[in-house]
Amino acid sequence: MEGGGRRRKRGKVELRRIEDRTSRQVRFSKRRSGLFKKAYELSVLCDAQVALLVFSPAGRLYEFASSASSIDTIFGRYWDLLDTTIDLNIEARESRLRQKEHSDDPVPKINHITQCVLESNVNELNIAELRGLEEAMTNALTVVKNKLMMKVASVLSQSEKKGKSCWISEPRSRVSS
Amino acid sequence: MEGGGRRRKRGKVELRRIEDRTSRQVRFSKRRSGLFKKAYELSVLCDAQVALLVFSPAGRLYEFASSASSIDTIFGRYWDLLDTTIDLNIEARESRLRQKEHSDDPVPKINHITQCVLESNVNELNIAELRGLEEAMTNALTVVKNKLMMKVASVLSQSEKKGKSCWISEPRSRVSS
DNA sequence: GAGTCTATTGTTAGCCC
DNA sequence: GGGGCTAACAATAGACT
Repeated sequence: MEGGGRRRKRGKVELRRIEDRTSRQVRFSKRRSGLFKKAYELSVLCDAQVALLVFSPAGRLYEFASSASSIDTIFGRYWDLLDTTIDLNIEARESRLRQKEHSDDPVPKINHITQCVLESNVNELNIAELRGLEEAMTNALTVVKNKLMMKVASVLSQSEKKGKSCWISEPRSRVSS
Repeated sequence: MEGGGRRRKRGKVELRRIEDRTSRQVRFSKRRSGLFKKAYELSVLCDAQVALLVFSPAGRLYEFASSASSIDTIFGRYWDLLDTTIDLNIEARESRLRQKEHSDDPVPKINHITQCVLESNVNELNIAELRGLEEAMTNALTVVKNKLMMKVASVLSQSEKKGKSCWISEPRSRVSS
């Protein structure tokens, strides 16, 4: 098995942090591509929705989302799943929402509209009213998506003129704290 | 190569959706564990922060976050990175957010939400705000759809006299949409 | 579904450029 | 930092339990 190294010896990988900085960087780069490839294959072969976020030790961000989805969409689904689960345990829901609002987690602020829906009288609407609301919100969402696309396209064309790296290109990098 | 099939032939994996349902399920289970293992190894070996969300076609959620982090934490960092990057392209984001928050009714009526969106200054929102709005509305819409489903299910079960109740428990699972 | 087995394909560590 | 190479390892398809 591992008695005689022939030409290049390669011990089994120990699962612990690689100490050498350069070596760690190289491993990160190679294994990262491997991981993203696996994620892609899983999403295609098995028709799964996959979201993958990786921050390198240096703070660079690498991301993947299965086709036809975005990181935000998939996380939104995750988030909603959490809230729905909690929603059924009514006791803890209110305090948890309040706790979220008061922490400096950036997501709740953005989710203000969601919370409005959660906290409003959705529970008291009947089926016909819910259907109407669903349709209205779908239409409104379409409007927002269109505006977003136009805005992004606009910013992208501006960025190209300035020769500036745009926020959609990968990897987005920043040294965070 | 692949000239002589000896006992078990195994063609190279084609990167396309597996049609057979059972086979796809088995693949999903195996590859999912492989993917999560890879993610874990990357986080340990290279000291990277990794967040991984997978929804199976059936709607079951599988998640991974590198140790000492949570999905929410890592996504929060991602979101913050987006905002920070976009911040470079805007000037008055904070004041606009404040303005939006204050203009919102504390107890909004349901129709008020969509009306606000349609009548508000969508044209003047920047990309960060639009993305946030898009996500919030998507989440809100999901909530409404879920309520609708539950309502319908409730009505159906009442008429059929069937006693099923528990949506919760176990690997958080739910068929969404 | 999940686990075992094994032939086979796929990934990657160590070097080199 | 990225790419290419090759041998050593690891993951896994298919069949079976």
